[in-house]
Amino acid sequence: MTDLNKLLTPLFLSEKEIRKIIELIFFSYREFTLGPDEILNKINYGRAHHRVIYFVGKQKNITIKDLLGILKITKQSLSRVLNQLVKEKYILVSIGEDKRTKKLCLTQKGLDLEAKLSKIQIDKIKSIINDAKESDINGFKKILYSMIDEKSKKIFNKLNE
Amino acid sequence: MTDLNKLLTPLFLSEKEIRKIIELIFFSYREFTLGPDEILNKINYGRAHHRVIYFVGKQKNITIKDLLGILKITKQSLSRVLNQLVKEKYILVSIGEDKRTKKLCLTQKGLDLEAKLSKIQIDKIKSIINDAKESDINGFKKILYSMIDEKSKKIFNKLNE
DNA sequence: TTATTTAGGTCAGTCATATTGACTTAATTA
DNA sequence: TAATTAAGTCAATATGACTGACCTAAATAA
Repeated sequence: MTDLNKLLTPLFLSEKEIRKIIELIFFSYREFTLGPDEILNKINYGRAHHRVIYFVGKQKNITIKDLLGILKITKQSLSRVLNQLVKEKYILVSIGEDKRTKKLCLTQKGLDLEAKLSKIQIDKIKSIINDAKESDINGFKKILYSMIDEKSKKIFNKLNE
Repeated sequence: MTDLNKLLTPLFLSEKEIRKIIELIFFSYREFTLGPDEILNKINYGRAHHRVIYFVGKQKNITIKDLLGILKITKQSLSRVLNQLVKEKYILVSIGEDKRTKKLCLTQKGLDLEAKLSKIQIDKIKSIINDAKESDINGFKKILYSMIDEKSKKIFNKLNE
């Protein structure tokens, strides 16, 4: 980058400032996932289990296919995690109207774990929101939304219709 | 939560809205790491290599100890990744003034890879910033900063003195 | 000067997440 | 009836991370 360009670049667009954002994303994501990870660890589960429980809780009677579409992992990867959750009765499986499909939903045990895990993250965000200006929260949400790809935007919008 | 509480809770503090934020964080982080991950995959490296290269690039002559403090992983975990990077000449190791310590720095090869990986993320953020209001960016940065723990805040501040 | 702490390294074993590839079954749809 | 779709399974592999035990060498404190 030439000196001229540097002069013409507003501070918030400089590479130095952008690298700060990269670091903040790294540190904040790690911190954000720490709480649930610790609880999951105690019951020999991992973050993948949280994701499955979260989205099954979010969209009751979701099919395997749709869940795979949200998580963007292979069915072999999902299989291991999901089978454990079904075996240990966090998730209940039933046959869909289209008999090729399966419908997943959380049992009471699953709902309890989901609530316990999500509570940590919800509380964290709540406390941040309490100390922040509403305009900052709105900026935060807008930027997050603009960071995601079109397909995920569609999935996100559908989940929150 | 009672109906009364619901009435008293501003929309942006409702659990429903907070869960949207949780989902946005999940989707955006995945999208954010996707580009570098693809490049790393081609040379049989992973995200851990990116982190090491990023922070060694950020703080020239960083010691193993300080790097471990930033990454918050065990030395056994770092060892595998770092040894690969040293063996394949992305990182150069030298002895510190305190002869127990080692100083790490990127070689030209390392600088090139760092630039290539970070460029994807920098460009992504740049394009978002270009389309967004400065106040939204500032809100985004403020909230990210408030999400991280005290220790990471200190590390972040030190990295950007 | 000796004892302790610190920085770094290493060996071994384990677990969780995720992948590719190949193949199967059953149900739906063209 | 043929093709597609949803789901499942077996096997092999890679990556990222952990615990625990143990070691060396240098710096520092008692």
